[in-house]
Amino acid sequence: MEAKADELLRRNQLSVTNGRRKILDLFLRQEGALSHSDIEKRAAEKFDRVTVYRTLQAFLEKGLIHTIPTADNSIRYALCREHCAEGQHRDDHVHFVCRTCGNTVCLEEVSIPSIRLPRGFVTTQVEMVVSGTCKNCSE
Amino acid sequence: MEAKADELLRRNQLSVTNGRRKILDLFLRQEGALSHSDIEKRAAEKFDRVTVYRTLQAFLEKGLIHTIPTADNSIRYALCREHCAEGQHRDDHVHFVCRTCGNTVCLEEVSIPSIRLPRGFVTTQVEMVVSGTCKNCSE
DNA sequence: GTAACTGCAAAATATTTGCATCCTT
DNA sequence: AAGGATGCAAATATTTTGCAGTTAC
Repeated sequence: MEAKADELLRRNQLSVTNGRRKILDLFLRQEGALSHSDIEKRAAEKFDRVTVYRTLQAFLEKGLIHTIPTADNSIRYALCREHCAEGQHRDDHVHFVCRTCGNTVCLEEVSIPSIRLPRGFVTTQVEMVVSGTCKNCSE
Repeated sequence: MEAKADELLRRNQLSVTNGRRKILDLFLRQEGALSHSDIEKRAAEKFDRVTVYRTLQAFLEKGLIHTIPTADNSIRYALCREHCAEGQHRDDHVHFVCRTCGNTVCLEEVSIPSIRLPRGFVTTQVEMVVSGTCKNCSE
């Protein structure tokens, strides 16, 4: 299903190269978040570390992916949904990081409750990350 | 006001050394969170980089401070409130990252709403990070 | 053909570890 | 005095930069 990746790249004005296609494809198959090292390990081909950095950077700039703040401060990247645009994320669901298997998944069905901030604070983006034990590991 | 720092150190079974006192004092004076480099730059004295690492590590282990997950690479540390104990954080408040001034603050008065996860997921910790424009920058 | 992407080497940063010395209790 | 904390040196790990060769359009 690399066709989907190609289309996404084109739609975001990124030239379609093998590395970008394979890395984006990994995100598309994943339904979850990936760390830099996940990508190095799991991509269909071995890419230079630097290429991974630059690819992620390009995806971030175009708003194709976004970073997820996790309690252990390891940076994870996740695909943006369709309605994310450059610099404007509406990533309204909760992310879950499993402390056993290390996977990060998007809980699309759990939406982030809205909160009231003190006067003067303006909200651009809200991230909610739950850590614990995931469905597969809690059995 | 290093007396307060000394007391906090003692209460947490940490020996009172000059470095710990000065670094903890910085946290006490500070409204908001500090990164490693903030500490190196702003501490009353120059401490070895390694000492700062080890001091933060010790504070973390004793539950004196906690880390704040941020979407960018930078790990930030903030003082825990009184009711945080070793290994047991009641870190139930929202964190706010200002995109204008770059400061990170704890919104102690805004608590994280509880959410229901799908069957099989076990929650250990919940983090909620809001980014946007802070009170000082929105005027 | 041109501009952009890639990989390699290397530089710059960040973090961890070992050890001898100094400080706190 | 004893154990722990500190600073320095050095080992690792991570991220960035420069450049020449290659690829996309």
